[in-house]
Amino acid sequence: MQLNERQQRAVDQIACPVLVLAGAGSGKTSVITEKIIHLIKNCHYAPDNIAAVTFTNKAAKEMQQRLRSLLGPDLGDKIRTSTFHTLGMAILRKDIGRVNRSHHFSIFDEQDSLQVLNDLTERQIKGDKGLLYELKNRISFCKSEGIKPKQLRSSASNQQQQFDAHIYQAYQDHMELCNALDFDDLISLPVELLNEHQDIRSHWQNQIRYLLVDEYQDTNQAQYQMVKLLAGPDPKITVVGDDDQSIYAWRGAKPENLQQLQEDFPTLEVVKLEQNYRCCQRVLKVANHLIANNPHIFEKQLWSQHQQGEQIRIIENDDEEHEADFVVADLVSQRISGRLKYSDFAILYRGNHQAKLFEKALIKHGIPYQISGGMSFFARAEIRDLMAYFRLIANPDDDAACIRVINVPRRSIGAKTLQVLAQAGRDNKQSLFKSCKNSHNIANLGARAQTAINDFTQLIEQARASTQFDVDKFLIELGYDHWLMETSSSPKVAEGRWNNVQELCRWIKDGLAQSDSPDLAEVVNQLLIRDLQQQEEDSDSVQLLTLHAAKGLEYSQVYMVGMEEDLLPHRSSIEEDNIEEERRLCYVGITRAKHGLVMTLAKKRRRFGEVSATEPSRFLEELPQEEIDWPDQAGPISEEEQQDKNQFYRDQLAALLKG
DNA sequence: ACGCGCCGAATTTTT
DNA sequence: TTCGGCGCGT
Repeated sequence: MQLNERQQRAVDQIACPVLVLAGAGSGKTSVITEKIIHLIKNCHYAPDNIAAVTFTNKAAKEMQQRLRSLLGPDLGDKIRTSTFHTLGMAILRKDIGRVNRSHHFSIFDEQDSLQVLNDLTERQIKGDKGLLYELKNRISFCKSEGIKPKQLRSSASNQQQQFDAHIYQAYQDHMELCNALDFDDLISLPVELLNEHQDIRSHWQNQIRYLLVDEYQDTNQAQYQMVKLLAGPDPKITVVGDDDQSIYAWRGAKPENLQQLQEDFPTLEVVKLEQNYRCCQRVLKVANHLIANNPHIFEKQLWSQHQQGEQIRIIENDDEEHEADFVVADLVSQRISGRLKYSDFAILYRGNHQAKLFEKALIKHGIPYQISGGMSFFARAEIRDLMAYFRLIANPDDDAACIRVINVPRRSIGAKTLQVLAQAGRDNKQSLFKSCKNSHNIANLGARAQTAINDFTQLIEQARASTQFDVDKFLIELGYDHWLMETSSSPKVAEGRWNNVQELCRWIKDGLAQSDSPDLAEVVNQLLIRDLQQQEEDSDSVQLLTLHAAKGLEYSQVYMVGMEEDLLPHRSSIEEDNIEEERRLCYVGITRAKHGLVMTLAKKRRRFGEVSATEPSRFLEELPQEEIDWPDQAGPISEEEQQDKNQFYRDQLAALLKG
């Protein structure tokens, strides 16, 4: 791999902490992998003393594969490439006892956490998704900052903080009772352990002698603390980030952490990577011009040796349906004239709901597409159901799991019975499942309910008792296939769901077979913080994704759709005066394009069923007008012309698809 | 306990 | 427009 001068500098400098400011497409992954190779080959680092931390499993996996192919499996696989959460779990595993949990703990995902908060709150907040989410964010923030419920209570300066402290405490108590951790805990608890225990700290500092961190602009406070604690007194670290691609601040990411590095590590050397290897000149110029409207801590100017490229097109359509028709028609013609594959095209949008129309248009013309984002594998009802069963079998105190599955498939255990059980649980400070086991001691339970509960507990206990958990046998006992048929709208849908179930079971079986001591809890937790991606990647299909999901990816031809005020920038960001992050989002979208970039908008659009006029995104005016082709369509066009245009797209498509 | 129907709300989401 | 949550009726 031939590195440029700056990249080489970032690789070679190991005497002091290094911050690599890596612009879009500047080859940061190469820097990380080459640096690891340099550390091993030239600096005598043992591979298992090097850790590369990323945010996504996908990125971690990619890096692992790259190292494997560069160093060979025997060296490459020894390097710890993980996400913050995986690393957190590794740190917790040994010392889980010190954080009031036991070995078979469960991980609660966001929905589980929200459900817990919902159960802990009263009317007004109860049931209000938005408010619950805000509450959860505030608790997350506390965890990130290392603030405990008691500290929050004593420092509370207003009523909301007092309220938060109360809920926070109840939430933590409940999590402890359930022997559960949330995603935040997987970072904040390791930080606490590293911070407070000299033995743990030195163990990990000794274990990880060189630390590399990717996407640093996305770290939150807790993750930064983790980096600092692992780096230790003689920091051997390289972090890579780009403040212009910080698009997760709304989720607690602190791009200021980039700046903070300079203060915390006075010897820090900053290396800027400004040569872009991805985009053609025009795309880059447009991107630079746009992002220049944002304030910068570190100035940088991306440049490219690639060819000029074509002008960036901006296409105004009459409404969102025309927009979709246009994009599909244009895409098809570009594919043929440019001899491109479907997978060279991406359609990027701000919100998932925008995908629908494009999906419809693509289906209409039989064009293969793949939609990423939206419903993740783990968000699917059938997967959540089964994961809940597995969690409950591994950890009977997992109330969230218990609530989810106690009446799925139907066992006639309804709200009333559940309420009685929950009350018994609170009275005795025990989990729901324990209450179920002791149901004969609970008054107010009818005979029918008793029987139903007994059947349920027996099912779970039986699975628990077996020395080797047999997934297939369990599914049959459960009758989950029948349940899917009953509850799905069509046999087709049921089949799809059943396939998902099969997929999950394969992973569970694999996990159980792989580990030397089969442990269901371990396998389930690993799965939850990994991510099953179904193997559909090789098919040649148009990619539909949100701007957020597009970060880190690149496509030959990019369509950025819905370039309108209230969509991009999104309305709520306008209201909260948070335009800069939206501008970065736009910047991320533009810099995904290698050659062609088309931005589209609709002059009117249905919002909540109402048709209303739209306004072009302010970002369009921030682009260098000489580089863009923006046909000025004067005034609204008539119904007739609209029909003509529609017909035109149809004809064009029909001709192209035939040829 | 369950199912239907009405009403109200609708960014982004690495783990 | 579509989806999900809640409440009422069976």
